Amino acid sequence: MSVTPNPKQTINLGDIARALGVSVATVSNALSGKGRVSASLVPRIRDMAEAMGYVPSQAARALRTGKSGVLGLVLPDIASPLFPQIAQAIERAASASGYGILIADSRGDVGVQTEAINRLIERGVDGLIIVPRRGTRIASMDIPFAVIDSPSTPGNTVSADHWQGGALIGTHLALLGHRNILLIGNNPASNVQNDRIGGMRSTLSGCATVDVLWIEQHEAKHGAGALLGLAERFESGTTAFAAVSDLHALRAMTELHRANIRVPEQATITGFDDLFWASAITPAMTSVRMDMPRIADIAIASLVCAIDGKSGDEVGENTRVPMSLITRQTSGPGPVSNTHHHKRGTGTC
Amino acid sequence: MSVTPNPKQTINLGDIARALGVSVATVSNALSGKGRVSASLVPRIRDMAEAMGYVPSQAARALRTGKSGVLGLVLPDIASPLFPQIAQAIERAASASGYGILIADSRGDVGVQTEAINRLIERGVDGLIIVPRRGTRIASMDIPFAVIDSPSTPGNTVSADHWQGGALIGTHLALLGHRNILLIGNNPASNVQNDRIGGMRSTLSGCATVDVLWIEQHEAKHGAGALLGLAERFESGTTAFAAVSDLHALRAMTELHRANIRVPEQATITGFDDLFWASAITPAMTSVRMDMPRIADIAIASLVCAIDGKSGDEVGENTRVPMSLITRQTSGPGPVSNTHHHKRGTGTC
DNA sequence: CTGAAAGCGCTTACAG
DNA sequence: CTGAAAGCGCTTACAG
Repeated sequence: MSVTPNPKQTINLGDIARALGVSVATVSNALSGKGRVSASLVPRIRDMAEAMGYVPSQAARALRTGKSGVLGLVLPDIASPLFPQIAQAIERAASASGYGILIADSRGDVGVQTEAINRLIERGVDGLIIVPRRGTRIASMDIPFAVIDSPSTPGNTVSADHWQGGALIGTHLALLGHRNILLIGNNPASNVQNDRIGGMRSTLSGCATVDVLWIEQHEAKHGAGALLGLAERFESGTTAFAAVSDLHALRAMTELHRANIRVPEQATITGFDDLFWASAITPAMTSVRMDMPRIADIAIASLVCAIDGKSGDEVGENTRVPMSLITRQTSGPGPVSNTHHHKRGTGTC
Repeated sequence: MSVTPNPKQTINLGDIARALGVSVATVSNALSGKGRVSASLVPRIRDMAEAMGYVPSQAARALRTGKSGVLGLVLPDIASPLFPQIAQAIERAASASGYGILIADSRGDVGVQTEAINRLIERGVDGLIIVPRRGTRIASMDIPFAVIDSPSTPGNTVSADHWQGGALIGTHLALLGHRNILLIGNNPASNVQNDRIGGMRSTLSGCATVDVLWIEQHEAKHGAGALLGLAERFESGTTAFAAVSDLHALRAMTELHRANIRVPEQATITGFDDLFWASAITPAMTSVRMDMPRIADIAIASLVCAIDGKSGDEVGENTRVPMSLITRQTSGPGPVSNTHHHKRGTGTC
């Protein structure tokens, strides 16, 4: 066996200090920009660090300062629609603030969610961003945390204004001249869905006949994957189908297609969230989009603020970020639509 | 100002040791299960730790052991299809092995990808899982890493067998009796797409007329979002449209619908990846699915192995994980299909 | 079986 | 402006 002196792999402040004949404190100060260091020394130290390929030890820094520079992100289900958008926006915002993101998937289970939060805390995150599983109330904890949820949920920090988003869709449909509309939701226990439905209703009431179909209830009766009876609805006069998610809008659209009802010529379909594939549909679907970058920025900003200032408390003050309409499909309800089209711009119907 | 003795928030090994009148070494040994500790002491120490709400400091442990217990995951684009599936599977596999996952989004940019890798290393990850941006060759680094990519890409660690997946689709279509098939890809520079196309071709050649449509090339000529001319293809005899992704399959399906061509009665459409919304389509689409849990397990296992054993090298040996067919749509090519249906089971056409 | 001690790499008062 | 020293909380040989 050769006795090649195994050179230490990672070099540290001491190595730089030794190479330059100064103290580690000076090197640390020069590199961090804190404390007084003679102007002539700073560049020499910086260059040497660079040349030696110095990589600061986060572990040591974290141990010393008590801050890890890492935030935890808890999601109910990374793989289901919308959450990837959230994760991406959060990662960017955190990255821009110098933080890393540790992810945890609660798999839609409250127990797993609690466990995930604990594991994240054990890993030393400085704060937590939590997108709670439906109906979960996050108990207070020892570290700062931000909750992204519906505005109707008590205790949230920031969220899209789902009600206002619903209102955008409602107005859109009213202006197109629709007077018989079916709203399609999945689960009436969801705050987000209720807000969206409520928003749509609010701008439609009085000017259109509105009915709501809850898919889970429908499937409980007719079996999973059963037809939603949309063709029948169409026959009895419904001209617009407004779903609380692009996912359900897609289901509605294909169901109408199967009944040979043309979209958007004969019936209009709208969704929510502008999911990735929404633009792959021909013609693309009108949807409403959350401003994820802004939501993420607000969540991260309030978290960073809490970390740097006081700590151990829930942060934020229920900020509502407006949603925006992505208009892609503007047909009205068939032959009648032309008449109604002229009503555009009246605001209310 | 009151002089309330600010009690230390986090309690450590020393606190437990003091409370029990033993040394920190003994507490450490008892809690970790290493070293010899009298049987009577172990439960007392454990209970005390529990009672005091002890949470070990990862930072200190990491500093001492040189291992952070965190792995970095680099993705080209968290929000686009398929990557959320990967992220979820990786998070689960890592979590099961006691590792946390720090995410980074390379935004499809090679520069950002390199920077992201460096940042992850600076944060002290023990290893890296990289899903490289198309065409990127990952240079060797100082820490263990696993690459998830197409088998055709040199230097990958584990991947789905896209060619074999393509063969599954090809066989499926051949058995359904299709004799005139259009394969739909997006970009011929993608190894994954080429593998899938190649696999489909391999089982179809000699028994069907096969053509390939590359969407990017088509759009370069006719503009983004242009119709793909599928109705014309149908008119000239094409009965099956096999896309390299559910996303393009969706586009194809809606385009056919707009031309009043019924799916699947008149034309069959297949996709790849069994994306989240694939089952929301009526009728649901036949697709082919990667075994993400297995891919993730293999990636994590080889990484953990490299971390515990030798280190600083690329790991793994190009494992190909088979894909599986999700059959949801079994119609053949119209009136002719009945004849061909009887050929089922012949294996080759 | 148990404990005293060293040391991981850093930052931060505190002297000089 | 610069350096010596303490200490963050843990683990790991090494004595006893």
